[in-house]
Amino acid sequence: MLLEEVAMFKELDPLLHSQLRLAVISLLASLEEADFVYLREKTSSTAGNLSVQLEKLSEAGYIEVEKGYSGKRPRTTCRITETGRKAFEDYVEALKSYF
Amino acid sequence: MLLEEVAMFKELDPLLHSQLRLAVISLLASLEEADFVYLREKTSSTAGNLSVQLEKLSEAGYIEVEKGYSGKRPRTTCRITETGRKAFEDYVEALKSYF
DNA sequence: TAAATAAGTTTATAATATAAACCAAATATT
DNA sequence: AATATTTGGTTTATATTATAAACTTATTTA
Repeated sequence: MLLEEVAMFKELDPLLHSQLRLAVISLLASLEEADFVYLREKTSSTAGNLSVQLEKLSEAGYIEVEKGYSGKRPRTTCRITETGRKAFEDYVEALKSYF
Repeated sequence: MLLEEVAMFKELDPLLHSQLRLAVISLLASLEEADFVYLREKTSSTAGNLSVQLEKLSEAGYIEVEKGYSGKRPRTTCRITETGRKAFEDYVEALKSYF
């Protein structure tokens, strides 16, 4: 029984290996809560793109999305979950194997 | 004339924001020279995928690819260019804006 | 009341990543 | 010697992604 070589580079979670999703998670990791408009502004993304990516993060259980109102206007609020936080930490750790 | 807000997150060079291409550049950044088979093994990639990604890095001028022989067998040798090294450094720097 | 704005969602498209299939030459097997 | 296998790749096909354009619905503003 030989020693298998340990993989040199760690897998990069494809859900986080996306510029916009990574930016979103990065923001939520330090803010704990942010709404759609704030995220759109800080990430300089289009609403369409952001909407799609939030949906993916939400499906993966990395964030929670709450659709409510601020006065009469719709307001979508996002929070990172523990799963999401862990995934973010793992992603950062995995990246280190590339440097 | 107002102060424009500085973009919070830096752009991630799409050429390097790819697991396999990043692994290749990472290897070449520290090795200065590596052949196809070595890269395939260290990155645990398929030959087809590697071939495509080497071609992209080469087209971008990030690496130089030399096709020769080792005895009678084909041997493809790769080296990082200064452009490639700079791009890698910039990529790492840009990533920091996400952490 | 019409036009513009806000806050998103849905849909279309182009680019990507990836593996499967293929190829030519060298080596090993019978 | 003929055939099969391995080596070192390339080309092609496919499924997934990332992204913006187009659309929707409600709310202000003129």
